[in-house]
Amino acid sequence: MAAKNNEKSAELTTEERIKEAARKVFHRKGFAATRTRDIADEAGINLALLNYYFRSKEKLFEIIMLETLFGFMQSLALIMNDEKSTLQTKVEQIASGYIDFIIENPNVPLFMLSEIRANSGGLMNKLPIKQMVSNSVFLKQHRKAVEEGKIAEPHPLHFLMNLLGLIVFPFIGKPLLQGISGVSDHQFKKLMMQRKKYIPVWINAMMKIR
Amino acid sequence: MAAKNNEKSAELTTEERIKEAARKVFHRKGFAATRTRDIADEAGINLALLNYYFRSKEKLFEIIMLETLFGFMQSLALIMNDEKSTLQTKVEQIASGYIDFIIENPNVPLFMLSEIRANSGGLMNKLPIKQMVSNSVFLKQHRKAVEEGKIAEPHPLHFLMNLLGLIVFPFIGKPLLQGISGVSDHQFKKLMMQRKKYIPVWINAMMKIR
DNA sequence: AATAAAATTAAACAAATGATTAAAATATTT
DNA sequence: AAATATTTTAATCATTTGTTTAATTTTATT
Repeated sequence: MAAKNNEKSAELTTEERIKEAARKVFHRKGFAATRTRDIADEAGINLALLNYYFRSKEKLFEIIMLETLFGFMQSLALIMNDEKSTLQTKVEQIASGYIDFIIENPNVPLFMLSEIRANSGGLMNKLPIKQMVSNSVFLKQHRKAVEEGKIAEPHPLHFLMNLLGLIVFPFIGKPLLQGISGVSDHQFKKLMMQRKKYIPVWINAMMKIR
Repeated sequence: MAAKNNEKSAELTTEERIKEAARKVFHRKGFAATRTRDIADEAGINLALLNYYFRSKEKLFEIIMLETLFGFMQSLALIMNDEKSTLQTKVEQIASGYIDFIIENPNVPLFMLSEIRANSGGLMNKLPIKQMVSNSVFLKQHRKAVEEGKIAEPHPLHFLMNLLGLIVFPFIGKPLLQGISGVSDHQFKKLMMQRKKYIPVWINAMMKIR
């Protein structure tokens, strides 16, 4: 009966506390390695309350997964559909915004990618992601830049893979990269902050945006 | 002690069959989601034989994990320590070699990165990876290129993160990227083959190698 | 062929784990 | 205050899962 975050959790309902705990544990360990007892302990509630409020581990997971995926894609969509900003500015905003976001939520990228693979597409179809991107201002601007000869490689997926790869991979590969290089957590974060400015420059240079 | 080894090189011993099955299932589902019964079924053997030959799920996993990690790093090390090839050539060989490897072993990258995170460094210290890279010809050549002003960004970790990110991320993010773009498996592979040639060019452009 | 050793199998065990139940505590309504 | 509804708890259930055991079959040795 040890109460954990009394200040923080005093404001939350039991249902919300379970959800926050579930988000934390699922993000860190993934679905398969997470025990319902881990979530109950993290939330400081009786195990039975998890099923009382959410019926099952699966149902609770699906809520967390959809919210995580939606949050991740929505912030991308908001930037991508700004009519006023240039393609160049969008790249800057995506790099800066996602690096900040991942520093705050370091487990989200690997969690998302692992669980999407495990559910192999079943989850992807619950959100209208394809339309969201295929109708985006970002894509129109990319297409126009290609037509005007400002971008060398025509396929927009290369553009997106390069941008997301440069942003996300260092975080996903952090333990490996630290094992290779021996940089500290502090040094690593410093390098990531550098990349907020570097990545748009790099993308410019490699995709030949003029 | 004469007669046991009837040369049946096409066939595998029971022990080898279990290891191959374990590799397959662990790579696809990860440690936590893998059931020992999955491995036994995949290998077509009785469940008890798994413990007869390998003592426990953990021991078997550790063997697979170390072999996977070692194989992945060794192919990198071989290229990186070639005294004769230029930095440029090394980038080409790494991009081409790893893209081919991952096309053949599509589950290995996410498996490695997930399990390294789960074991948080415990596994990384079992292999002398740091020395392997820090003493590499690759790093010496990178340092020299920076001194001669041929590479703009001095930190070699940025170079490595960019190179690996451009190579590996598209595979790790494949389900997400396909969900976004709707490209088929065949189209996706075609794009990956393109990247074998593109990535060295991109790296040149972004890192300003001259 | 007889015997010993090794490999394989079916069955079962013990711990872990997701879920449920019935009672107790708390809050809300009458 | 009494009655009712809601929330929480302790205990337990049923299944899954890693592992072991004891018996059986196959292989190797004498």
